[in-house]
Amino acid sequence: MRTIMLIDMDYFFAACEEIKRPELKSRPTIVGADPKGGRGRGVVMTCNYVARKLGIHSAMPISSAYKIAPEAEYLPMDYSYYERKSNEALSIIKRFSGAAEQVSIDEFFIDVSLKVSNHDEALRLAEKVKAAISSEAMLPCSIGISSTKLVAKMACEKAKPNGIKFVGEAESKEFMWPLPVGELYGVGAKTRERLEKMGYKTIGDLSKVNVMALMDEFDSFGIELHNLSNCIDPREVVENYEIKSIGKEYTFGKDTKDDSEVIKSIKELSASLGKDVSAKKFSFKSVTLKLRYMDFTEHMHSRSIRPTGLPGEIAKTAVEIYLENVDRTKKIRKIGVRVSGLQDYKNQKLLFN
DNA sequence: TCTGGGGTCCTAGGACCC
DNA sequence: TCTGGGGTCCTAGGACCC
Repeated sequence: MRTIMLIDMDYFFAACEEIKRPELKSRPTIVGADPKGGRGRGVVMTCNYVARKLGIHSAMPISSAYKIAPEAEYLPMDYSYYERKSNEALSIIKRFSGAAEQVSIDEFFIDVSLKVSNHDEALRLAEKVKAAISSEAMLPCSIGISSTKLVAKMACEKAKPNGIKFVGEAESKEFMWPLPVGELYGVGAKTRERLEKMGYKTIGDLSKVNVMALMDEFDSFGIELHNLSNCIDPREVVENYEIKSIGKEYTFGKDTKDDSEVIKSIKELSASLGKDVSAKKFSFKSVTLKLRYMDFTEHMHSRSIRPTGLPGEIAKTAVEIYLENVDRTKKIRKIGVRVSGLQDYKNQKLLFN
């Protein structure tokens, strides 16, 4: 039988900050945008459980958090530190599994089918992994264990914080079916709304719907919904994941129509992106500019170019795209620059000519 | 009331090629 | 009156996840 674990770091960014300053553990600590005395525009990235007890949570506007807890510790993101801690956790995890699939900065799948053969062994292994991450990386985590990625993931949600949950293959449906459809991994706000309108409230309701009916409404995604709600998920844990694109985004302190201000920001984003791209030794063949206007409509414009590793090409292309596409009737709230079509250029010097 | 910054994957139409 | 078919790339948009 397959045994898959999902290891998910608890309140990761805030937990990282607590390593730097242990006294934060007893205080509400919020990582995210600068609240600027309640007028900040960003959101809460994550916060520790002291802050959560006050009602603060991820994705909440930072201004709302500030209203609840002006006295809380507000910290900016220290992304490179979080990356280092993430790598530390990953290497610890690999000692136990050989291979690991990194899903995001704070989540890792491992397939331990060959290491454990029953429930007790799986739990013991999970406890060892958890203890090692806690004592060596100083980070709390939760672990979900099951026979599929989907159920391991959902079990982990229920294990949080700082817990381990095992859901065997035989108990998967029993575990999943009472949960609201919105909790099914892959079902977001839009899909949940449509499903609820159709009268399906729980994952169990969804599992019993005829596939053809789901396909009528959702096309091929209907098959996916049918399979997932029935705990059918053959996806394997895969180790080598290739990065597909890298981007940077920036929200203006105040919406703007001023070309020179926007172009200046595009150049800054491009320069910072260029550094990342060079550091990772990537060439790219496509540049995408994203514009979010004051009314929250979002438009993306991309351009393919001759593959290059030259960081300067990013700003040049992005500014061209901007000038050709910007809608000058609306103020701009946010801009983003992204490069894709990435290729490792370590052995491709010609791209620089 | 206010709504970030990283990403991924999917779809769909049109261009283009054979 | 008739207007192939298949494959790939490009571009834009949308949904989703953390």
